[in-house]
Amino acid sequence: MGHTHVTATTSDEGAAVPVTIRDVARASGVHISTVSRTFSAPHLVNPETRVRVLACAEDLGYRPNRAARALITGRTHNIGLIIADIANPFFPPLIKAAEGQARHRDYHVFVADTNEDPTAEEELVHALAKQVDGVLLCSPRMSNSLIEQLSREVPLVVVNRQVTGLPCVLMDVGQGARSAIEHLVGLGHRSIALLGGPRSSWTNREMRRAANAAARAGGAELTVLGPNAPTEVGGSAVAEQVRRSGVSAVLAYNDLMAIGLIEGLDALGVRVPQEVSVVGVDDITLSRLTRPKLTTVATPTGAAGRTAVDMLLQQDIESPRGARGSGAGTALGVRRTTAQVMLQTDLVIRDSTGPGPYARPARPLAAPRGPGPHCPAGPGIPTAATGDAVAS
Amino acid sequence: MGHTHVTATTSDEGAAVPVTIRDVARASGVHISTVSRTFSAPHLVNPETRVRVLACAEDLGYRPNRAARALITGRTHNIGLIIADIANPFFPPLIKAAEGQARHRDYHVFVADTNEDPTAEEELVHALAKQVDGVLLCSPRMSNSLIEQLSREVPLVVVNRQVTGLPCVLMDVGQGARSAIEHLVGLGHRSIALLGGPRSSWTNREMRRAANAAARAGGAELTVLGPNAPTEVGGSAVAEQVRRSGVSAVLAYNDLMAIGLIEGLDALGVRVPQEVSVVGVDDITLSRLTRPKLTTVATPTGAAGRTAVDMLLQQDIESPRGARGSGAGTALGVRRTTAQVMLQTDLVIRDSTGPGPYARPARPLAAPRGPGPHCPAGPGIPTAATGDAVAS
DNA sequence: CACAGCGCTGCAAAGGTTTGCAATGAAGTA
DNA sequence: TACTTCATTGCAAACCTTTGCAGCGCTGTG
Repeated sequence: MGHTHVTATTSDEGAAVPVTIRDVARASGVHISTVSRTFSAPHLVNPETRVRVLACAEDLGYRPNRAARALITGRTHNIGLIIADIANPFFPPLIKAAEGQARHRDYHVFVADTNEDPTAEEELVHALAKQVDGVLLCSPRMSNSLIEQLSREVPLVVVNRQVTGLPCVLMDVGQGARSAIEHLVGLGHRSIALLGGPRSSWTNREMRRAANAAARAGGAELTVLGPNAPTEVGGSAVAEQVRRSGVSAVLAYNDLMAIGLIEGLDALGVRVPQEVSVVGVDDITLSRLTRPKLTTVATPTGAAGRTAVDMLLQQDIESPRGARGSGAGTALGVRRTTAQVMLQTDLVIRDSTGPGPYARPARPLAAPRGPGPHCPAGPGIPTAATGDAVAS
Repeated sequence: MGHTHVTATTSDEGAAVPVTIRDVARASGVHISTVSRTFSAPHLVNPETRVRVLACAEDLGYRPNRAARALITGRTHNIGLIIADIANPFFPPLIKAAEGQARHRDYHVFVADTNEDPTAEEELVHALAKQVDGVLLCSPRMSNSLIEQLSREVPLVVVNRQVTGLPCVLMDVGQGARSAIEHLVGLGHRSIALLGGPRSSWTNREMRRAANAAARAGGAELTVLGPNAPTEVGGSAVAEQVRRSGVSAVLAYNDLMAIGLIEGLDALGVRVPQEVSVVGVDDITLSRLTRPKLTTVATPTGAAGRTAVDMLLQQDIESPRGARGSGAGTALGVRRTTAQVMLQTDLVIRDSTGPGPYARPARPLAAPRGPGPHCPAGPGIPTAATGDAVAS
């Protein structure tokens, strides 16, 4: 095993000496309840006492034990984030945004990766339920009915999936797919393929529906290929099939697949965009770095993460869970208002799409080229919209 | 704000009715302690009773409250993961591996993103300290002394940084840099630039040291440019500087910078690898997808994540924190064994490096081409090595 | 028969915090 | 002066679970 090199040393090390509210109370000569109030209801304690207590706390390095607090308040100040696949570059910006927003509201985030496995999703919701005040379910793969059922166990906000009766954050991929198809039709493509993603994906169905309608409206023929794994490999695997199908343009379920497809086509000697145009979805960073640069439908992932967190906290605040007085059936039948937010998507035109067989020769390019109506994660969408959305 | 569309509905919804150990006890006609034992020490309870209790628990949908358990056992079964930047594609595989390994050991993971901000790092360690059994500090930007200090508050494992007296998981970027330089020298490059990363990065110093030594040994001249932001932008920003410097090859701090640099050079009309060779570090997925495909030093990120989790748990198990009998200064001066693990890196030769000005004409390519000694995240390194390492 | 040992179970304390209620003292009002 | 009000603080229960100890009924041994 020449792979690793290990060195070991032993050292004296002070184990963590946990300092509790009691220590602070003793040090500042007050009762523990006063210390508690100093932190959680400062207006109830004499300013003089307060500063003394705070000084002692600072001095001893006291930090309230959130677990103990959670035990009695019923609120953990944690939220769970369940993700289909962290390694899919679509998700990190979402996680980052959610984590930031949560921290901003004094919440921490549990992250769990399900490897696109619906069973893991369910288990994780259960496992997290008691440790968090709510869960963000991102691009879930399980059934709607199961989601509804789980939502009775712990407050849920669903991202990238529409579940009636539950708060959802959606990206308007329908509109995105329509724009993409219109763009392709405008370029003179009449035979277009849609590379489908996972079967249980809401996004997938939505895109298919919208793409079909847009193609019909534009007088183009749409072939659906799939379902496929939403990865680069999934994309390159269908390259051969795409070539045989004879289409001149492809709309892929996401950027990863689009990039994989371009790779695959390249290996077959098919040039993009000269022979086949390719459009992706997501506008991951990567899509600006490949060659050709990818034309894609930009989804506001950061905004989605922030919005989802806000919706969860909003929902949570109006109905504090369990806690005191939980005799028999406490708060059955709470009337809860659920909002569903749809975030806009934007077509970003880059270099992977070009004129098709039916392009009008006069104007070689039917749509604006280059930077174009380019607005990836523009500043218009995020928090302002979020506020509006949740308020309604 | 035309960006979003919101719909709202109200619905009756059962709020989570928390079912506790007491409910199970009542339902199955035993004392709560028996229920507790059914879960945490099954061998102490009569098989008959056990099945009855389990049936009732299942029936009521009981799940032990980990927060309450943590309160008394002193172990939360959570670990914290502090990351410089989730959006940096280097980290997701590490997070994924760590999360998987943790879950495999019945632990959950708190993820926090610091945005490369040392202050945030410190705050987060404090905030997480009481909620987790230990923290993984990945590529920290704070000072060694602060890390040592924090390690007295909560068990720490450091990834990508060497701190004496603390368990560390390191990747041998020194060896990687050496291989890269040797590769370039072998190709006939004699004037090489090193694109530095963040100043406070251990990896950065290590690379610099090794690259300098290797260049000297190979009779090449090494120019250090930086520090730079470890991002694509950081890379493209120095393209002009690289061109002016007249070097024929560049070793970048990481793949992101390398890719950015290639972009930047391309914009200046400098072709890679014909005019300048570029080598990255990390072997992120992206590096296989750009054109030209990136020659890079592959780092075993998955293995690092798993190893770090194992080391943390190992360390934790041998010294259960605080809990019962925490009178005065309990366990001061615990003798702890700390291991430092160094994981091997591998040079992956792809298409971004080519012959330099001093290439020997006879053999146009001094090093093997194409797939070559390609072994990214190969199966040799991970868990087996991990076991060995921690055992020592 | 006395007693030890065993398998199983109940009892109650402990863990750190919050919070309703009561007690204290002082100031304000009639 | 007697009474009310208010600000401040202490008391103790409660949250849910784990765990050392003791008790129970039984069997086996001396």
